[in-house]
Amino acid sequence: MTKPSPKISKNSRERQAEEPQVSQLIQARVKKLRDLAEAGIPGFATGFKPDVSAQAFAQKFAMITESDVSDAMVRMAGRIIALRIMGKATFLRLRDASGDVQAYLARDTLGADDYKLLKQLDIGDIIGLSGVPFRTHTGELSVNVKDLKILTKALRPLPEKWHGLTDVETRYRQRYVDLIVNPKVREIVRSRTRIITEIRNFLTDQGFLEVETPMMQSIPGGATAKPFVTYHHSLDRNLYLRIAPELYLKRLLVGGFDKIFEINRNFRNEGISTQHNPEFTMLEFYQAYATYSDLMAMIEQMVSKVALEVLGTLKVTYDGQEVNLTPPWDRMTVREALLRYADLTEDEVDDRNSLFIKAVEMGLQVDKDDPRGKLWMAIFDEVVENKLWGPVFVCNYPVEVSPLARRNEDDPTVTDRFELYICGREIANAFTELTDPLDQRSRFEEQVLARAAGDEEAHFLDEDFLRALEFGMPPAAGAGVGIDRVVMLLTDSRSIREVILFPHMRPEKGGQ
RNA sequence: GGGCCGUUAGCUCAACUGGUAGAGCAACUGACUCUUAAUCAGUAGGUUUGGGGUUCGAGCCCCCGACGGCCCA
Repeated sequence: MTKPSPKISKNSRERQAEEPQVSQLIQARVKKLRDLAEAGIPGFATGFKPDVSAQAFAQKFAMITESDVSDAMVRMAGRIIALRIMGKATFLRLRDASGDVQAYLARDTLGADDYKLLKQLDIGDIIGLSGVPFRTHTGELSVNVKDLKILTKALRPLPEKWHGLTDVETRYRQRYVDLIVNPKVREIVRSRTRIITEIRNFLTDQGFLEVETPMMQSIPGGATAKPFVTYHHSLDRNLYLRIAPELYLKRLLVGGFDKIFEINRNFRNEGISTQHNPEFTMLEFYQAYATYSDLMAMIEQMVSKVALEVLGTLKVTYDGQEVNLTPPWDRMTVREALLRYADLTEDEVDDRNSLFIKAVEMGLQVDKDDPRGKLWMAIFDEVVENKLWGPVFVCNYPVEVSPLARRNEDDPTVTDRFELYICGREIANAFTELTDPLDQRSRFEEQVLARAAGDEEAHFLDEDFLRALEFGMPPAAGAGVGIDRVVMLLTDSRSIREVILFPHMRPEKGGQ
């Protein structure tokens, strides 16, 4: 590959000229790189194999005392995050993927030549070292370094050691720096992965098969949302990034799979906020011969099990308030929730005109032709949602806002659908699936009318999906669980951007 | 989409009523063989987010834009 040349290319020199303040700090490090090269030492090495992590080192040698002289050689590698040079002795703090370790370098142990190398070291460099464990006078387990190798010279300085990097904009834009200096961020990443792994295990253990369905779709469906449009050149047609996998997963039910799930990204062309990223991760699972009641029990089990596995407790603190995830969770209908939280009487909640007047009084954007179900949900979103702190399944959503859900057998104006709310946020959405292709067609047609009337979020009519239903889909229930929301809940994160490694940002100035 | 707030050295922050832009850390030079925000002495580092305006004079006041945060829809 490229030889370890200390020379900066013309381009980088020009670029640095545009950033004079950076260049001064960078150039000091480039000079060290050049000095190293002149001494025959590459600034970007390869081939060093550590044999113990910082965490394993701490466990393995926990019993070492100050008077012990160990001859157990260890090889460790990591990034220098603190450097204290005191003449002929030096302490540095090394950070690897597992944690931190302190290293001690004495001229007499390391040799005068190697000790001189220290002059060329900076905070941020990645080094490899070999040495023996010992305990310092102040009691800290450390490595007494016998041999030192620079693995990667860092050309940019890390943020200040005391306050670190706190500017949220820089943290998200330069997540790599955030990850280096803010251990909490790494923890959230690990928690996220564990949560997803636990969910996957839970479903797999119950006989669910993980599948992948198209993320680029000709007809976006399965949710009420505005899609992103992209373009396929050789097909000369628009494609949409999926807003949900639902219609494809149901095709698989038609095809004969009876327990399936998918964990993957959905894309919705909506505003960006602390609660919304344009791409977000969703679990959807479908089970034949199940009803939405079965899924309530299942989600209750799944989320509480994941919380227990990842946090070790079912009492979660979110935003300073406790929420207890111990099953069983509350269940109430949308109508009951409105009566309880929205200051409506029984007569008002059942009367479209009263609801409309209420909604207008609240300053909600409602249309005078909106059906009762739409008004219900407008009021629900406004005043009920954020009051639902404890885990609660809100059931029986109006048919007008549930074009893919099966009608309730006792009350055909609502569907066998629920949403799960925890800490005032929607976590999951599930329903007994509509299997009747004729009913499904008429629901789609209503959506097409809404779209023609200007509703950009209304569903498209998917003729192939209807054809699939006409072949017969087994009775089934399906659920969508917002993975980012679950991770936020279990990591006490108030912004979705904290749980997404690279959240969407507008281009920074001077960016492409 | 609307309102409010913010953007000053690589990082974290100061700068009174409009009057020469500062500090700590990081960097550089030197001292120092058990430090842990190491210490001590010295040096250097700025298009104050961009553009325009008012003014003898603008980091500060006014206008427009960029990006971010919070709240609202």
